[in-house]
Amino acid sequence: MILQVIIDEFIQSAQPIGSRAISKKEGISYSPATIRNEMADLEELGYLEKTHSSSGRIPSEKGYRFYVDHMLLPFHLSEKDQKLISAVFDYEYVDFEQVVQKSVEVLSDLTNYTSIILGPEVFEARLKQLQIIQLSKTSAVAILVTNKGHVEHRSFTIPAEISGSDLEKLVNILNEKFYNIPIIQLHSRMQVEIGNILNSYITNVNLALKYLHGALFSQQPDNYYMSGMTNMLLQPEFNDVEKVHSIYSIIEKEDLMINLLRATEQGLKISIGQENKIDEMQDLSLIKATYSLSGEQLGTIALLGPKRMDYSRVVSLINLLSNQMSKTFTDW
Amino acid sequence: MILQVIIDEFIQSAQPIGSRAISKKEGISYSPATIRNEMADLEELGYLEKTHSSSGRIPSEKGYRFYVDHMLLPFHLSEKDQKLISAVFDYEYVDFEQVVQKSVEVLSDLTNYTSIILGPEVFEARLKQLQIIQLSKTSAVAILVTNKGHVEHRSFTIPAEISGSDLEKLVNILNEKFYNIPIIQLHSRMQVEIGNILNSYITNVNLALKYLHGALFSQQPDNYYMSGMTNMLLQPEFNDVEKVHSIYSIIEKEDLMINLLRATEQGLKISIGQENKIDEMQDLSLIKATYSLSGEQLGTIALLGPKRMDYSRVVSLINLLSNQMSKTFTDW
DNA sequence: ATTAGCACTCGAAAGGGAAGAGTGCTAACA
DNA sequence: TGTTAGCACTCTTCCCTTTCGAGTGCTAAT
Repeated sequence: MILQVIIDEFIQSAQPIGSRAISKKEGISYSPATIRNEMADLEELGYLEKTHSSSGRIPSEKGYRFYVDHMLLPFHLSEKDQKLISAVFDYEYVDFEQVVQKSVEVLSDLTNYTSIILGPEVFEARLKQLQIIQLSKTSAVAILVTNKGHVEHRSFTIPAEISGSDLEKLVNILNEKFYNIPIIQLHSRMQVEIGNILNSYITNVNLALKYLHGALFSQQPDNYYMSGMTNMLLQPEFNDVEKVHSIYSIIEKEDLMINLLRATEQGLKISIGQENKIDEMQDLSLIKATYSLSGEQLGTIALLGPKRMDYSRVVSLINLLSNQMSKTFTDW
Repeated sequence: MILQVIIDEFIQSAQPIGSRAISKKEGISYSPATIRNEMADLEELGYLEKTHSSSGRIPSEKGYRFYVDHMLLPFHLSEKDQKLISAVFDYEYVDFEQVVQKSVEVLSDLTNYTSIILGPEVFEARLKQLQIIQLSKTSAVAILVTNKGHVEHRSFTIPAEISGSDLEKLVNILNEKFYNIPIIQLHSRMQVEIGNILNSYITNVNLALKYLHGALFSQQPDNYYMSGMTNMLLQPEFNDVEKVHSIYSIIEKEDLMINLLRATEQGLKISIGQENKIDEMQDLSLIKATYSLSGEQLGTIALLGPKRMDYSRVVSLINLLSNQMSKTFTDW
């Protein structure tokens, strides 16, 4: 009970909590002295910490861990919160990316933390159509459309050795052969399966394939969105520019963040402070939840904030949001 | 001479400059007392300021203005800087967006300021091809390709009243009629010119047009890139979280920034502090330069930093970069 | 098991020099 | 008339001390 009060209070105030304050809390009918004894025990067990020898207590990481594992009460979201979330899905057009972007924005707005989302993994989608549109004698744009409506595109120069009509033929054959195969297999199968077939139609097959491949796959697909980075500045624990800088330098490393979010089993996961394994994230908590299409995992939505997060509210929000995303995508 | 020394020194150190320090400078052969007299005059004329009654001097905005207007020496860029810039254009593929993105990154890396770029204005480009690819009975993706290789795409739901074949017909007619017209005219001409023609082919013309239009134009084209926001944190003038927050809240307002950059005549423009008209930018300077294709203005590249910017180096960098961009685009 | 009482600790805030960088002004000098 | 030495004065920064109060741990009593 005391641990719960301390964590709840600390989440609100960001200040160490003293025995007297706890004894005044509703539902607590012990004197400060009793509470001090219990607090000393909780500290010995590792659930609490002091900022200095005569300060009140703050939760340790172990304390937070216990809190999120055993003391998380279901939080009743306000009407307003619920409305703002459902507004995300109130859309005229079927557009995955739009929903993904709106989701990440609403999550950071509602929590005042930084929110990150990993969009549908393009390579898991299947090939719907491949196209090359020639812009001039030497340049063209390649467009790849997946069955999930994702579009990747890329301009490139046409090398002199390859004629426009050859590229066109190549594209036609690829479309015919590879319709509906997973994009992720496109690369390897392009090389193995159709090299021979093409030889008869096209001069310089390998070069053409190489170019097409470069045009289609050389770029990171942009399915990574972030929102509310500046929200961090409002948190009292980051009132020091040094800290802000070290945190921002981590958040800006897109690859690192993608890895952090990608490696996730289905469901919701909370990582507190050092559990994140990254030095610069020692003072941060990361909450991530997956969303899916017909049960098949599509991506991850995550929230990054101080360890002193409003866990129960945040968990409710992120759960509602990820469920709604899954539902909407599946409906579509 | 004294004004120049003060500004040069202040750009380096961010500290008020005293008379003694100036007298020790090479090329100055006057005693501190003489320099104090001159500094008092410069202050009366409005070119210098004091932070408190017995402090050294710092440049005023009028001082900076005079400096950039009359005292900017051509800066010799280091080999390394030049190499890093030319590396941006050393590309296998013709890809405007790629170059634009690389440019904004290199500029913020080289300067440690925040860099923003406005990509080619999509609406000024011409229609190359319009396409609708149906994903399922009720959803499709519309793709618009311009003569400059820009691709806009958007998923949408097909309303029950419109058949897939009608949409296809519509697209065919649009492609035929409007090939090579400026995108910016597409909207109005779609309504006016072909409503009648289509009536005979398609039921429900207006609804179909409305949907197509929504699919193509409802989204802001993303030709806005920013890089190096966190660089601001390294500047000593922003060691206060309050300031950082107010500045970030401005930079994050994309529309506002686009407006700031869009309204630019050809060439390079420097706006110092209050000249920016925006409260939150009082302590910032904005340097913007246009780049073009065959003399036709394409976009703007800009740099945002403290008023105490290394103007001569930065101006050289941004000039070199924007010229290279223009040259590369024109070559392509 | 709980509590009152009390000595003790520590941080935050306020106050007070001392040091030092810099100024403006005056008077002297070339 | 332009330049400079000298000097009193101003203001910031740094450091030390004091005071205040919130909070603790421990002991003894209930």
